[in-house]
Amino acid sequence: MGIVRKTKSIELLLNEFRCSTGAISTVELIKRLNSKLNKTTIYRVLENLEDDGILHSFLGQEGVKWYATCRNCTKSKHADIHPHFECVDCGKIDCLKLEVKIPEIPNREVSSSQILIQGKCEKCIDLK
Amino acid sequence: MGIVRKTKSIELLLNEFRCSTGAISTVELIKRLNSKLNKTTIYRVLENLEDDGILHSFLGQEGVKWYATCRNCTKSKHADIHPHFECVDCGKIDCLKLEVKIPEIPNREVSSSQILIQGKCEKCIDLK
DNA sequence: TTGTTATTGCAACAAAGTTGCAATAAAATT
DNA sequence: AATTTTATTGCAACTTTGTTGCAATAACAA
Repeated sequence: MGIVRKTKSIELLLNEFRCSTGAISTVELIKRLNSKLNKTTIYRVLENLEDDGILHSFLGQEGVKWYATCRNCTKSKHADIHPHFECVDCGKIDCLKLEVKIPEIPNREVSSSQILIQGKCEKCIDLK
Repeated sequence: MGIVRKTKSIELLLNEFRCSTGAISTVELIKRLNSKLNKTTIYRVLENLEDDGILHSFLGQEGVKWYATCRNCTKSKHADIHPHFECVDCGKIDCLKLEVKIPEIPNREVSSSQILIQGKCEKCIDLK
């Protein structure tokens, strides 16, 4: 549906993404904003922000939803397709500025793709 | 933990994969075997079959777990890494015999990856 | 045939996410 | 500035997927 009115909830949520570089899970957002926003509101505002091309979402390895800011998307078109990197040690997920070429597939019409790469992030490599 | 004893539950589950080419979701298996097996048993047997390298699992777009037969895996090593294709029209998911090259990523140590490609399957392309 | 223990079914639970509805608050209208 | 309209919020109750503890059952070894 997208955003129509400027509200406190939207401000609070967008602020979480301003301070943060990587993606943030819904579970984490609910935990952080627990005292200020109801979880239903959080789910609904995130959906609106995604509809407007401000955030994009994807699933982490455990099946929970993560959100991150878009860079070149609009209300009509999500242009920002990229892989995500999940650290198996600390659990952090980042967007990768990287293009992964999906080859043509016989007898199939590809429209999109989700790529989740797992491994160790820089911080966790150093920690040994 | 893997499988130790040959039981009716294992036979029933493996049989579902024998008849089917693509992947099958846990939700679908629970529906199909509803009268014969308890859902707890289904979850546990699937886990054991995966531990033994007979099945592999991954998440579909909606976050539910899917299983498909492995081709070259053993108890000690899951060798069978490949993308999956999910039809946005009929919801079917198949394994793709296709290698997608994940490039080197600076400052990160890649250990695995999950690729889910979306689009229309052959049957659904023809249906228009 | 008996004993051991892996496997199963059941009930109760847990976590993520959704729905309906009344109360609240943006913002447009007067 | 006061009023009206309706988008947004919070709450409670619910749904769905998956998990846990435990007693009953069934492989299978002795």
